[in-house]
Amino acid sequence: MNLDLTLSSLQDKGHRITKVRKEVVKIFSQSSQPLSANQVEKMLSQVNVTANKATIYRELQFLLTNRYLTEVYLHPNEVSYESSELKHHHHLVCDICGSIDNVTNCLVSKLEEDVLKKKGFQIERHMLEFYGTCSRCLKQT
Amino acid sequence: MNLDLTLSSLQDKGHRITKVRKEVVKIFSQSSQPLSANQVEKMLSQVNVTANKATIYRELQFLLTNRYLTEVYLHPNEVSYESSELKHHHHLVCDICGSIDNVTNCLVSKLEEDVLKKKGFQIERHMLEFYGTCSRCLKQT
DNA sequence: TAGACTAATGCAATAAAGTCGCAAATAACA
DNA sequence: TGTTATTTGCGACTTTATTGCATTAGTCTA
Repeated sequence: MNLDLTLSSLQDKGHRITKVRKEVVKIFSQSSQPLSANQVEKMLSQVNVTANKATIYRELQFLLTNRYLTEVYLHPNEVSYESSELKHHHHLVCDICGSIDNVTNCLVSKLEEDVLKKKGFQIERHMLEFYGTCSRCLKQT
Repeated sequence: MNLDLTLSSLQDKGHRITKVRKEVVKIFSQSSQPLSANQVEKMLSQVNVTANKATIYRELQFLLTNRYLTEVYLHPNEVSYESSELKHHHHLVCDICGSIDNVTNCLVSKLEEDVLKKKGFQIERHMLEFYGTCSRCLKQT
């Protein structure tokens, strides 16, 4: 799903396409990295769109509610977001440099079936995050 | 590893066994659920141990640094902790009632080997959390 | 294009989670 | 029991996030 399609589908639901909304959706449609509210604020100012913190938080909540964004918890006290339209993936978080890489193969679905069978818990989604040392940092030690 | 063993190993490293420390370690050694700082505070007061918020945060950091506790991120803006000594497991978080159950079988290790081979990223740990509807809540709908 | 309607925004106050410096208290050990 | 260094409480402060309200500005229609 591309940028314009996302925006017009929001518009179809009666929501307005404002400067901030347009730019935030654009930022996430182009980012391969999860972004926090602060990072979004910085990226907005880089394209000369100033928005109040409250507006940014509200916009992120809005896009989350409308299922365009997904929450990611990688670090304490910092919620990040990424486009729900990204191919299902997991993160490789480097403890040393903080870099974030993605893994797209996922063996979890089989586990999910087992859980439903054994526990009766119906899984809607999962988060799988990896922490360790990226190849670049491994070389430097 | 039991309660007394944990405490005496901390003591061996030159740390003191205070009322708060003893009680916090005890709480985690008996809990199958991850606990936030606030929850720890409540559980402390239930056994008539009052401790300042700052003290609790410091104690949690201390136990984290000393690898007795592990961080868990299940919800935005709330870090929880659990004993590192629990058998490796993942969480089933119910979106409706908030209950937390554990799964102990883990298919992730194979994936980890693949990642190291393909990406050169050395995984030290991972977090896998599931969100959905628990069996009890499923029945009530 | 002007005007009406309502979503979205900015601002300011507030809440909640967490941190830090410093003086006082207390565990550990001789 | 006294000494010493760790731990604690207190209070101030920081960061992240939320909310009410008045204003602004998209969107739709005439």
